[in-house]
Amino acid sequence: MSLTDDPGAESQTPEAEAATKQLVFNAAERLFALHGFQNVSVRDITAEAGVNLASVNYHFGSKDSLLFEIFRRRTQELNRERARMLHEAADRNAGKPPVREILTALFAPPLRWLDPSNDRRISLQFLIRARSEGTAEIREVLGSDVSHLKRFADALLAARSDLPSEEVYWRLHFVLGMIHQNRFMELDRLHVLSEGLTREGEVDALLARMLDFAEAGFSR
Amino acid sequence: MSLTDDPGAESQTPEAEAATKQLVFNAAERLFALHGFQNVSVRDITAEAGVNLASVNYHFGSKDSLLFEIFRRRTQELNRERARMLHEAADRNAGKPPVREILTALFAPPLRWLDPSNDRRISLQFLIRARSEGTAEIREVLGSDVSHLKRFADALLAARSDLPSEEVYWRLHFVLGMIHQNRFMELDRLHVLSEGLTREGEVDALLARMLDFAEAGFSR
DNA sequence: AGCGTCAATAAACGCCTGTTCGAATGACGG
DNA sequence: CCGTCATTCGAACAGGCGTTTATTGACGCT
Repeated sequence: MSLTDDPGAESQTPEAEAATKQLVFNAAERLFALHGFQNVSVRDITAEAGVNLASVNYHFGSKDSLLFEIFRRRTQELNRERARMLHEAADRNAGKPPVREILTALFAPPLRWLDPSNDRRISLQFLIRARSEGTAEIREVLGSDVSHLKRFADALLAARSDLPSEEVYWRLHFVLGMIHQNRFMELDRLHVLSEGLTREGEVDALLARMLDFAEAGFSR
Repeated sequence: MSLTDDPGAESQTPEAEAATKQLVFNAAERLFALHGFQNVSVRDITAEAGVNLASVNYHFGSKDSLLFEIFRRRTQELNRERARMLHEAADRNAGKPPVREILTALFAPPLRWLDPSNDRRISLQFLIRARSEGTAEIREVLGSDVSHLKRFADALLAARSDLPSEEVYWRLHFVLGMIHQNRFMELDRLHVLSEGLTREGEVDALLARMLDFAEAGFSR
């Protein structure tokens, strides 16, 4: 429900919604992404935003609701980008895109967010954190909202209709693991391990590498 | 340091170390695995263990130290199993095992722990949780202790000496993502998505699937 | 002009947290 | 049988937490 999107907020006066709410939203996303949900207090957030302590509860109801609202918005944005790319891939290929293009629609959006020049980097970091340490409500959404993933599963099933469908599901599962592995801590460890050989500077190069690996796993 | 292992504890009287300490250790591991570190209070632990509230601080110093001690022990056990399998693979192959055997040494131990008939299942769930929501101390260890991974990286570099080494590092990175994806929440989502087609009942079948996928990604 | 609504503020509330303290307990060795 | 020491115990502490309340200010509308 409530698919109407309002980039700023959801006031009746559509313009210039309370600047305080935006300040809280941004400060919370930043701090949650950097330090985790449980390690950031409402006082930390309001101090960072430069607003009153009660603002969180006034504008969002509770700290939990604030987290969920940020999560909901960012997840929606990411899913939309992916769905759009999958749709375009279908248009280009008479409704039946090859595996590589499906995987590109899955990989490219979060990788673009990961780009240091992108101010969405902090949003991706937030999403990763929320996914693993989120509240029960978030975990519930993640577990049940398969509708988004189902589109990709169906596309892959069509592209590899020669395989048993369970095999396709498992491979999709592995591929999703590759994405979530691109966390900042894990990337750091990789850089240490390779003694600086690997760099994440060029997102396009990383995307190509991931696609090569995943496509090889699928083409067999 | 302190590589001397004592299965029970580290008392001067080597036998029958305080049963309370073991009770706390087990209860804490269970609760941390099920609900996360921050969501479990010292009171929860001592209640579950049926011991006095002060036991945690008396035997472990602090709640943080308790977490770290559990993490240290389980990590050591897992790494040892992996190192042993890698060593055996090297023995079988004149010191230069093929990719698939290296990956087997990496995959098999945690998958065996995952088996429902294995009472180590809870330990694996604990490790997964600690990895993602652990304290700064744990994250520090994970990021800096590359010595364990280095053995696998070196083996892979030898097996695929025809590839640029950075390529090998990236592929190892992807492969590690496949492992960490095998979290319980993610598995649940997979089962929902496939409408029950996928089952995790047989660990050996899952291992074979993972090896097929990962080996394909490496063989190119 | 005055009313009503929404936003922001300072202060406080009650609860839960990890940790500490001093006393009590109990087993063991001399 | 007594003294010792590690362990257990009940109780309390100080601090941080999310949330609530009452009050004030600002703004648009009739």
